[in-house]
Amino acid sequence: MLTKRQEEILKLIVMEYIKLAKPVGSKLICDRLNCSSATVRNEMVELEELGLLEKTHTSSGRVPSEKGYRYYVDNLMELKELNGEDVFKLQTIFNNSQLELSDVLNKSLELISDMTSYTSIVLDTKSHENKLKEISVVPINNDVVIVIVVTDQGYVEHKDVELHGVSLEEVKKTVKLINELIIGTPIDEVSAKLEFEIKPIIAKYVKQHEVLYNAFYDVFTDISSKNINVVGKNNILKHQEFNDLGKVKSIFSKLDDENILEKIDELEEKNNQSGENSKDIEVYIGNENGVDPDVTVIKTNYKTNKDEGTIAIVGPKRMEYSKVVNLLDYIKKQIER
Amino acid sequence: MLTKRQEEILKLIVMEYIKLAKPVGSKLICDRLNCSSATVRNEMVELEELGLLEKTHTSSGRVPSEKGYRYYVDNLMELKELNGEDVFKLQTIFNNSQLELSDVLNKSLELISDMTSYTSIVLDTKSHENKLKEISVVPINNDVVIVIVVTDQGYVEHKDVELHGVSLEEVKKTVKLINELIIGTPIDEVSAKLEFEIKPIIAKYVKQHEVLYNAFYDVFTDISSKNINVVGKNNILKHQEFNDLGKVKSIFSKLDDENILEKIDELEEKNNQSGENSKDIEVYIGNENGVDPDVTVIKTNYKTNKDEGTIAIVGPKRMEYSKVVNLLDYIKKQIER
DNA sequence: CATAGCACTCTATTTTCTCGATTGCTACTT
DNA sequence: AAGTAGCAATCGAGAAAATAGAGTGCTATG
Repeated sequence: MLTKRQEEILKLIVMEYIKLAKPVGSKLICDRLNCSSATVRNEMVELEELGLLEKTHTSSGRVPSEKGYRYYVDNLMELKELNGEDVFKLQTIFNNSQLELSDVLNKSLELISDMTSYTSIVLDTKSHENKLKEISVVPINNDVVIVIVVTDQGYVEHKDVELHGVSLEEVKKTVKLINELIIGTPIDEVSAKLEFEIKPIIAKYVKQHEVLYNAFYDVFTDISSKNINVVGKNNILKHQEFNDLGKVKSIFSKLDDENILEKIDELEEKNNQSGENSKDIEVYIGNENGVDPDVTVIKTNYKTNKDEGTIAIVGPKRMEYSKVVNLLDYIKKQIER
Repeated sequence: MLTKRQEEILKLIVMEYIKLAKPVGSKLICDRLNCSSATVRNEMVELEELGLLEKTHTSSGRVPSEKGYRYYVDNLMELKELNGEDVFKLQTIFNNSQLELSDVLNKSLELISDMTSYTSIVLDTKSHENKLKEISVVPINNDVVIVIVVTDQGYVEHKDVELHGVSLEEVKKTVKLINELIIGTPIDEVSAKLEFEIKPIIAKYVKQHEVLYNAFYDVFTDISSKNINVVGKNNILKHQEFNDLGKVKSIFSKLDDENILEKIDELEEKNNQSGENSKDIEVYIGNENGVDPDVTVIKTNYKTNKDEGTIAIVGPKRMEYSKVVNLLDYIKKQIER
């Protein structure tokens, strides 16, 4: 258990290091607290023994360890009010009813990347609440038709289908069948239903049913697929912990790798501190996230009728935790409204 | 006018520098030609006086100047056959009839970025050949309908429209009117036609015509809008001329700036050499492109019934000119097929 | 328990030194 | 005149040495 003063010192060191990115010496701390540098140094030694602080070398100031950041996030961090200007900018996006949800997400995360200098990630999936509303077909020429699928939540997906000799009549017949049989089916059940209920039927009525079946199958797969977007990648370059080209390359390649992004999506907080700060915003510091030991990932899930997914912010471990948590919380609430 | 030998030397220096990125000394050249280093040095002095070569400092080998690269590209460069493996990979993309043109473009440029380690850019616009084929409306609930527009070349665009009290009946009436009056109109004339022919008419028949008019106007604007995609940005990091973080930042920000990409689109070759290499592939070296004095932009335009646009490759001035020109030429031909 | 003082450690930066590559020039050869 | 060999001069890149400064740990003292 830490004493009040030790917590105070740890907090100051973390905040100072976040601000200036330089190891924090005892002098700076003792200016703020009312005690001498020697006293602070003694406390520092203890915090270091507890594994909360580290030294970069024998005689330099202290830097928070991963455990130190964790302690700060769980116990010491204060969530300040959001900057009014920032809220205003975000609000204008959320109030713009012209935009689709995915645009709102992208735009607001662009803004957040700007405001924070970190990188944002959205993983968006059409919610299971989406049910098939309507399927229609527009013939383009003798060989090609376009299949358009609409869900009851307003998603539209379309695909060119080459007929390869199937007559337009047969296509229309198939569409009519599908419309009759699976309208109202939740999108994540469509594939199965198509396979086991529709396929046998159209096989009877339609000659070249394979071609058509595949085409429709593709459209439905597309509509329930995930959508990944990474915003503000260049911000990586702004942080001095990444001022090494090798490091930058490595992080960039990770941010481009869909597997890693899936991994972020699947991260789950083990040590679920149910402190006052726990607003379903999860923080993964360094090795806690499987992405890169030098970054922190802060993420949250959202869910509406139309979509569900994850938004995450990636930055250096020396991150403005409080600001990011606040922003994510704000966005989550706005989206879910 | 350069002598045969001077051309030979210039060509060797350019090729060697492209390969190794180190200033080329006289020794290396005289190994390949049958003459002494002193002779080569004398020639080098002359090439330098002509502005085709430069020195990085008083006593280092030579580096091609911008003018030197230009001379190489215009007069000396040999276009070798494309690597069979590369062609094969590209071909599998072009042969995949499942893909839409924009996907084909993106995928093939991804491949090219991989193969070359440069950055690719596509600027794609729906061709003026697109004519309106069909407009339909799907009601989602009492307040929202989705407007779907299809062109005769198979483009689909859609948009949510909030009704704000307009009755579904009126929407349908409007759609019917539009369908009757402007089907077959080229997309770039739709806006005007909507304004001057449709608006007056629906104003008579429909009460809240402003809302509807704006909604349709938006959809049509979207369908004729440009589409920019930058692929393989990270490749910038691979080239040692950009191993400086400041430089990287600067180039990244330029590649993110739509204005600059438009500028690339609008670049036009002044000194249109109609040499044998002129295949409508344009090369802009350093200051010739308005983007960045340290890069070269190689670009070409394409045009099909469905789309038209520009593809460009951006890399260091020390670029594999021959390879890139060949690849662009190949892609252009494939697309236009 | 807190503090002042001091020798010590280590980094970061600057300065100096050395090595090697390459040049330009001059004098010589063909 | 064109080509070549030889040589001093130049400069950069990298290693080694020198310096300054910030911060520590420890000890003795209030």
